[in-house]
Amino acid sequence: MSQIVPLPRPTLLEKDRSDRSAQIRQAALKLFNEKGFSATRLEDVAEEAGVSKGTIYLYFENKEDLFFAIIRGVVPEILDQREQAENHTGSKATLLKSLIIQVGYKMVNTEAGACVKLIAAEARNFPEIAEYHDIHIARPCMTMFKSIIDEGVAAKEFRPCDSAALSSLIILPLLMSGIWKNALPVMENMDLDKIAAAHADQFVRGLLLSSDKID
Amino acid sequence: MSQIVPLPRPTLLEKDRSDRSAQIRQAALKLFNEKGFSATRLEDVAEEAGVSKGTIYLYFENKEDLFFAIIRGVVPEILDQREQAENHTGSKATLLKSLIIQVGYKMVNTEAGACVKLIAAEARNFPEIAEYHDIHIARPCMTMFKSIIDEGVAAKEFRPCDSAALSSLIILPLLMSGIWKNALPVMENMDLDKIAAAHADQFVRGLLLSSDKID
DNA sequence: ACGAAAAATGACTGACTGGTCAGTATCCAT
DNA sequence: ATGGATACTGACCAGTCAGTCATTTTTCGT
Repeated sequence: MSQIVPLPRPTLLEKDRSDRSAQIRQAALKLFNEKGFSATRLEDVAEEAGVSKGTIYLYFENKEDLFFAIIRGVVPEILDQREQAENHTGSKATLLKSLIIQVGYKMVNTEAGACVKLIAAEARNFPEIAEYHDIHIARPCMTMFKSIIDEGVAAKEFRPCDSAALSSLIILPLLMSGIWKNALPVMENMDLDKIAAAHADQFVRGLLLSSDKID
Repeated sequence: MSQIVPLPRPTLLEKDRSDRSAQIRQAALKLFNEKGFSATRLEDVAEEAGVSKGTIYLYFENKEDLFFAIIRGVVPEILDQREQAENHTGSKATLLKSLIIQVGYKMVNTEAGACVKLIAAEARNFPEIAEYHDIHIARPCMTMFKSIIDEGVAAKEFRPCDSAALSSLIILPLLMSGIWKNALPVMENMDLDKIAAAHADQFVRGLLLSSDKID
């Protein structure tokens, strides 16, 4: 006799509940990335997250607050190679290549790319986002790369150069890869990691002193 | 007697029409760029253009059609250096530097940057835009740079390389400059033309055969 | 100077959606 | 077991906006 089994879902429920916030943020990021912030209906976010619309408002003030929470949640992930950079002992060229490939990987294979796309699209609507990006993402990242270049120049490993401009030039193509990946379905096929690797190689070539170069 | 004259189409009328259309497209691009496609009210576009909302519908089917018209209107501007590339006779390095600086200039100082930002933001909502971008913007541009690199390699001016990846790497930072310029008010101050110049220099350095390099 | 056609207007409508909240379900300490 | 506390729900409301169209204004050939 198959009785009515007493619904075995306690642990699952518990787990579900514990990360409602993350669940909602993840669903929202997915849809914001697909449709854009403004065109995304909170009801769709709720459905994607498997909750009801009202629940969203238990965890976030409003749509805008949810957006900010998403951005804030991704920053640590973007910036977590800084200490690695500080502890590195080998040549600056090796360090640079390694960091470029890592950042490139994150832009293309994690939520980071979607976030960059959203920041670019919405920064003008939400100055708070623009400021947050400037202070917590752009400047630290730029500073990290600029220091490495400056140290490489000081060590006569790199040619003298405009390290500020060049540190921008390290990041710009990586950011754009991340945006493109999330913007154009065509890009799914394209091997963006290969582009990051080519970037690392090509960029360091342009930076090394001629005498050191080996083709 | 006056027969049915085949309407000699008053030229002034034609001009007015095209003026209105351009007027509306320009206003719309400004607001789409500031607020995003979805968050922009057509009534605000009308006000910005100095017409009434109904007038927009005399020149465009609907909001989406207006968006497409904007994109189509900017493409010729983006691509107009192709013939220049074909007619060039000097070294490929010179040509490449010149083109990078020109494209960079356009991305930062014309509507091109705003269009790229919009394409990136909306391509997923409007596959037609994604396809148009792919066929009329991305591929031609990539092809142009790839040919130059390939020819430079064939002429033993450049090192052997993955010319497909590198041609992407030429454009990506330029596109990102254009987006950033239009996304972040902070960027107004930053000298993005200088970055394009640094890019031209740095990129060609990475491409030249070691033996040719002069620091 | 006239009047018909073209161009432009803006009030209106119907569909949509961010946000609310009264009510329901679930949990857990006792 | 109980019931107060906590989590969740979804119908509803109030505001918004793309798109329409009857009406007014402008244009221009005669």
